[in-house]
Amino acid sequence: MFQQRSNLFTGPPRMSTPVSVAGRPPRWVSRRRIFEQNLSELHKCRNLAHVKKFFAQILKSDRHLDPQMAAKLVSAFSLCHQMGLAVKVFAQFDEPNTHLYNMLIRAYVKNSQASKAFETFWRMQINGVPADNFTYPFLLKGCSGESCLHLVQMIHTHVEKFGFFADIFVPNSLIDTYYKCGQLGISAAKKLFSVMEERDTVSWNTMISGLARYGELAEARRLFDEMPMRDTISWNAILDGYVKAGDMNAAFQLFEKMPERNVVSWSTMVSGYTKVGEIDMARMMFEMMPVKSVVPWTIIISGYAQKGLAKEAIMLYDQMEEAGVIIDYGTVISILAACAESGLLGLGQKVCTSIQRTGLKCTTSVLNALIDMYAKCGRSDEALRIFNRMPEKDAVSWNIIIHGLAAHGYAGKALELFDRMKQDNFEPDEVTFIGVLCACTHGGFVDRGLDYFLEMQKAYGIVPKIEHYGCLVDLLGRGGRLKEALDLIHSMPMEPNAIIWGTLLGACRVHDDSNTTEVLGRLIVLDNYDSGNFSTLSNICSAARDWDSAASVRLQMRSSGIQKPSGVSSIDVDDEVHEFTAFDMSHTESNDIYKIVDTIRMDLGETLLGHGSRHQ
DNA sequence: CTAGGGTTAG
Repeated sequence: MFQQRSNLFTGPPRMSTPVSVAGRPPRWVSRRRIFEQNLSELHKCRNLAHVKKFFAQILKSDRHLDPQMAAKLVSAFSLCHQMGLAVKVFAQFDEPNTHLYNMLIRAYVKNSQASKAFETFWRMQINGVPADNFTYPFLLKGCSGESCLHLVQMIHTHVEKFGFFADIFVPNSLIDTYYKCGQLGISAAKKLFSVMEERDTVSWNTMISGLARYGELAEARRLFDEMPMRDTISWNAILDGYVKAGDMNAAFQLFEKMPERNVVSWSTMVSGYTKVGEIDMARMMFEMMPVKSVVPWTIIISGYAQKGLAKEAIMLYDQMEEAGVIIDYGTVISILAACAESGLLGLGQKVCTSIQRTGLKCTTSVLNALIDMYAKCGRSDEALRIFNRMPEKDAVSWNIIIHGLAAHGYAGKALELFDRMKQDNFEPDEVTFIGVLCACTHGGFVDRGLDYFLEMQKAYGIVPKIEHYGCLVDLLGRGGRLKEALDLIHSMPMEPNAIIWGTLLGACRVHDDSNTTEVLGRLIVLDNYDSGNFSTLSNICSAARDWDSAASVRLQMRSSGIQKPSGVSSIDVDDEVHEFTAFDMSHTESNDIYKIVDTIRMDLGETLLGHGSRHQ
């Protein structure tokens, strides 16, 4: 089963002979000394050129057969994402020792190949090489998600059997990993913590942040109050809990009480205020920060961008660059996502330029974020250009481009790409089909959409989620097949939510189907308190001149305390965002704007009624 | 081994 060991670098192993330095000029000797000094740091070296240079030297002196040296090489190669080379170094050994196995396991995990890490672990077991207290934390780093729970439990059993709980790192990383395994991991984490004989600050902090992440704030707070020694991490963990729960008042109170605050504490507050929409408070916190890193800059810029406040976002972005802050993956992905959401093409292009200027590595994720930004900002051409040229697409790339094209009316092109995706052997997933159904909706291909919905289940075994039913309701609804849409809602295996009803309501409004509206009117008041739906419903009633019903819906809204914020449309012209509400006359150029809107309406009317091109 | 920002979805 195991690969034949081969000596790929130097031919058959030779006896190691120390390189003599005698008789060399002093300069060489000193270089040699520097080489040896740097060699001791080799396992931390992230520069591939340097690592290769060292590697050449090591090969020359046959020291790659020294397990200690080989372990360093494996580690260095993994940092440079050269798993092929790391494996080759490892494969030089007939009987790798525990340390070498550990380094390979860690290498796989760091390069997101957790399954290979576990394969290595099994191989270690079969070959009778004992694991040690380092092996388990490395393996655990590769576990996350519900599917990993059984693996973590298996590791837990191993650890118990071989008595590695003595090293506090082991139970600590077990607790941490249990929390990464979803709801089911929580009780396991609690149980382990309760039986631990010794706990250090990390153990307590891991528990607190885990509980806070899952919203068990009271429990987290109890541990926080109970723990013997609190450090800044403990305070930050509980602070993060309040922020995640959206309770900025509690967060602020705690923040004020903190004995010391670091960049993370301040950033957590900035991010919290951003998330609850209090961008001015976020800005104040940001300005008050004594030290800023790239993270808070990213948070505040993304915050403005998300709100569509292009001018402020761009000003801050320029300030950040002037301050010499170096952008990283997080910055790029976070800001581009915000630009995509709000349609801020200007800022998105700035980020694109910065990527090129700083030479930030264009990973698939970075390119995906760029493509999504261009597509959502209406630049399908640029999105497609990058997509076509990207060296390694993943399923997400395909999903983004398909949905991007679909949402902007290029239904045919989107479906064409869906076919190409399958030809290129990418397995469509549940997100892909959202884009595909969206394409059918926008292209008016109702029956074809229904076929895809079946294909999704039959050919790919995807169980439709409520989002898919939402697409389907939209597809049928916009296609005027309201009865089928309503039947679909009734036959869904899950409870319809406000989004589903809203979609159908929207269709009723367009197609003026008062029968369905009646059914909906009854259903919607039962259990879906969505302000948008109430207001659509009342609009439908008004449009049907059923003033009594319209009034009763409005009344019901008021009595249930629902307020509908007015809908706005916005347009970004030279990074100035212009907002419009219905019957809005506040814009300085309102008259001209409405004239153009009327022209467009007439053009649309002609097209919809099939009068053909007016150039005929 | 623990703390802040991280791409796709009506």
